[in-house]
Amino acid sequence: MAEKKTILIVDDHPLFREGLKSLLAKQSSYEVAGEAGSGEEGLRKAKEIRPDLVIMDIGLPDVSGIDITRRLREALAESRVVILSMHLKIDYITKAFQAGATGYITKESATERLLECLESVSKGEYFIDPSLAHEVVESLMKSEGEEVKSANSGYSTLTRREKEVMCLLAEGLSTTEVAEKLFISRKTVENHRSNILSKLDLHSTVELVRYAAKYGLIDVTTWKE
Amino acid sequence: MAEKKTILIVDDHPLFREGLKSLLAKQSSYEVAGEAGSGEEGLRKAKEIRPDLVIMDIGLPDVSGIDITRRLREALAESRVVILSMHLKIDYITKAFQAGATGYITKESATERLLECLESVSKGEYFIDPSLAHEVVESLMKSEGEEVKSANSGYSTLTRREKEVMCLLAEGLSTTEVAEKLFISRKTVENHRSNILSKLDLHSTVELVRYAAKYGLIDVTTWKE
DNA sequence: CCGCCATCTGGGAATATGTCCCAGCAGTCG
DNA sequence: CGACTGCTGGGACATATTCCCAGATGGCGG
Repeated sequence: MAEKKTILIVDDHPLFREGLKSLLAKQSSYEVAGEAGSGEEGLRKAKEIRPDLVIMDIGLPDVSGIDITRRLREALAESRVVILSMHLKIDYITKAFQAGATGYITKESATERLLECLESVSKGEYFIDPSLAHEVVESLMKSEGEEVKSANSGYSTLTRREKEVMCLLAEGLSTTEVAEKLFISRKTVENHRSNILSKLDLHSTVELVRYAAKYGLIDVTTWKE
Repeated sequence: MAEKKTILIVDDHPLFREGLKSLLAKQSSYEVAGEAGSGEEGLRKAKEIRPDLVIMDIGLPDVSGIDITRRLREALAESRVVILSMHLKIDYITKAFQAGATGYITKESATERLLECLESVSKGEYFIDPSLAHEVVESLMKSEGEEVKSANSGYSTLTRREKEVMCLLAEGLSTTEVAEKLFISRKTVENHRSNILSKLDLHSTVELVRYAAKYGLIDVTTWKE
């Protein structure tokens, strides 16, 4: 990698740009090829110098860095964008990636984190600041399970064996198949099943499956066959 | 931080456990307090030694590390679980966190990554391996971007009546209840049901529900009662 | 130690559901 | 008109489910 990666910095705080420049100057593999204090200016300069990487603030004075990112990616597919933000909200993170960003880190991050991010993004890999893990995890969990509070749910009142039976039933196994798998009688499985339905106030195996799906015991999206 | 954090390692490969142990032995702030080669054994030892951290393999011989994580978290809320997995699939990641994991890293990760993860998790922060960023980002984008569905699925080959019956069945109604609701014979509903199963290559009402959930015919997350 | 209780295990009998095959009827299309 | 599809039902048989019952185990408090 003899060639230095060219970088465009888009941020409305001159001091911050200066800091970033001096910081990146110490790195042999990057070169700050330009800077801009607003979104429109950033877009113009990007088209002009066609940088490898764009470090984009999200809170620009004129337009959102997310919009600029979108327009920039449409115009220059080869320039990758790293969003540098103070916002921890998952909405911003999601929108940034939807707009075409390849990296997202916070301004609170250490220098190593930024360099790590730039490196990943240079290779075309997505990068999310680990300090955002909390928000990301919450969003991930919400996107599928819509909360897994086994505390209140009657699921926790099930015995170990009952949970076992319930999972297998929810997987689509019949009572007979569950019996064979657990080396017990079909009747026993049916009794467990009845107890489960009773404890969870359900009234059919179908409702059991829905319950299981709701509480994330099974993953309907990966189900195949 | 005078006290060392105690760690329990759950993985079915003895060699891997050894490697991890010697690796962690070099760290002053962690102490491997126990290890287990299976899920049930892991659960037992966890209850016994009550570790601060549990490093959990996801591919255990007896049961899924995710199930063990769920049960472990129910029993010992103060033990935090780090999932160590070869699986990059977002489903595993999501399910792991839903089950109560606090960290998720891959076996390909560097040592520093593991230590970084343990540190974060010790503080109660979520940690996701940055190498999983690609999967996470895709999931984030999908979660809001509103999926494009069906189209290819055999669902479109169903007749109007069959779709109607299928939805009601997926809602949890029995064949008899569907019959009453549609003012037709139970036998007719059963015939529709058979045709549906046949057309979609399913083999039970449970599979039908999962199919319906997968293709968004029903919304398991909003299901009530 | 003993009894109580929850859990896991199974059975029997009556009922409900599901499977497989069949068939009539209405509408549609060539 | 024939052929086809969709909706409707029945009969015979197999399977599943329900409701009650009961023995075996293991833990826990008196």
